[in-house]
Amino acid sequence: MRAEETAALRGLRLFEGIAEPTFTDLVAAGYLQFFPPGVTLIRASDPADFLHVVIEGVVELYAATAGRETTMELVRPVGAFILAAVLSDQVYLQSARTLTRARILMIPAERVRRWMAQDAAFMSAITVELARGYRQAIKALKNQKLRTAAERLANWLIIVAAEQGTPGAVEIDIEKRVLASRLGMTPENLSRAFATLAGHGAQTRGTHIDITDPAALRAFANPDPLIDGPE
Amino acid sequence: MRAEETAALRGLRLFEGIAEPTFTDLVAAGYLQFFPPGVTLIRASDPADFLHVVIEGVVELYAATAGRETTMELVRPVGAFILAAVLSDQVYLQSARTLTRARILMIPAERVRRWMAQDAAFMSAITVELARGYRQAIKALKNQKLRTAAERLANWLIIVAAEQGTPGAVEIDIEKRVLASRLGMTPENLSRAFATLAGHGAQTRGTHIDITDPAALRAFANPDPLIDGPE
DNA sequence: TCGACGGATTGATAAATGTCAATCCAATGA
DNA sequence: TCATTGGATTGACATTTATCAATCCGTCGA
Repeated sequence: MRAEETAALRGLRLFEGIAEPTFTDLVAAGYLQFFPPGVTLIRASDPADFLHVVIEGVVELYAATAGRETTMELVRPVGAFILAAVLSDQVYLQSARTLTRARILMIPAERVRRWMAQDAAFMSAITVELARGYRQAIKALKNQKLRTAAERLANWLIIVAAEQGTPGAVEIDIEKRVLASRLGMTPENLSRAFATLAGHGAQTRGTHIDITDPAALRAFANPDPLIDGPE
Repeated sequence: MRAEETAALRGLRLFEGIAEPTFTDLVAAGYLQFFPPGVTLIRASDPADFLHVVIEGVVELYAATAGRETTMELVRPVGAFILAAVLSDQVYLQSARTLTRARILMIPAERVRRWMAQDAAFMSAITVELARGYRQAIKALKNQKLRTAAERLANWLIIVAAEQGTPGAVEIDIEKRVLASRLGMTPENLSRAFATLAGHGAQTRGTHIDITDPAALRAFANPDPLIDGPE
């Protein structure tokens, strides 16, 4: 792994403040692998053998039941996923696949659990990360239960515009059908939601959205820090 | 607190295996209080000052935005709630109110954080509990995104029949409008969902449901351990 | 015993969302 | 350059869910 990537890894909340030997060993024990797009990394109901860290590319966490499927989360660098299953030595609740070419660091679950017991700072970092993930999931549930599809899209636009550092515009870098699934709707419905937002300050043209009237968009979206806040 | 209640508290996953002095001090530091029904215990966006433990009664966790409200979870004895906010010293994402007369043990957040840093077993128990809560939230999100209202009700019936130890029947001990909100629908829609299930092996009469044809109910519900499993 | 109250149910209707089918369109490779 | 391909969009329609109003019904207190 390149030095700059090791440094980026160090920046993970999960590795914040942990002892150098712990970090070094965890990384050394990990397998760093390239994957092409569309590869299934883990399958729901499999035992959690590895903690996965996305070094490069985009990974989709998804879930399915009774022939239906939905996107649960998109993980980008540098982000870890499926921590909870690894910790309690349980099966995965979600499946994961690469959306793009991706580089993934896979750390054996057993090694994570061992260091957790030995390095108090690591344990503490894990607790913080778990609490964050938990709260994120609660927010996602609120988002889904309390808002319509168009409102979810509007709030997503506001969040992503901020993340991308372009208050007046959003560039979509994933397929719209994946975005639709993440936002809990069908692709057709997403198209219509975009059309609805055209009347509320957001003009869509392909993968580019111009937020021409931020105030109108916010009025429609009703952003709520207890749902949309980054934390 | 009565001895049997202290014993019940000890049975909480959160206090499993922790040192006696830790447990004793946490309980001693806590305020044990009675509340009548309908009392708001905590409000979303307030700072998390206490870890709450339900000793007796039923507590509803709920969330609201833009004039809409939804029930997130029902907490029964002996159960702790809003652990994640307490740990990271953040605001609550959910509000809580008593549904019945209730007895609540409130442990100062600061005390929880202090013992967490000093008692490795406590920290470990917290991690396990957090992971459990996280996974529970993921399951709730899958339930909401992947199922229709009637399916959610059917699966809820199957779960609760097992919990109540009566495979052929379910007794509802909360208001139906609260149940409707928990399952992500309106009270009217819940009534109709019950009517639908009458054709799939579940006969409702007031607060009592007879599961006359378990196989038919399961066929309709499509229970999935990765959503409905107790874990 | 009788009202009164609040939640539950039912019916009618509207809004939101999903499904199916037919293009449209942009990226890709021959 | 052009044909192919897969995702995106649009229209028509079905299903699901919510809303509004009326009524039912069990509980509780006078």
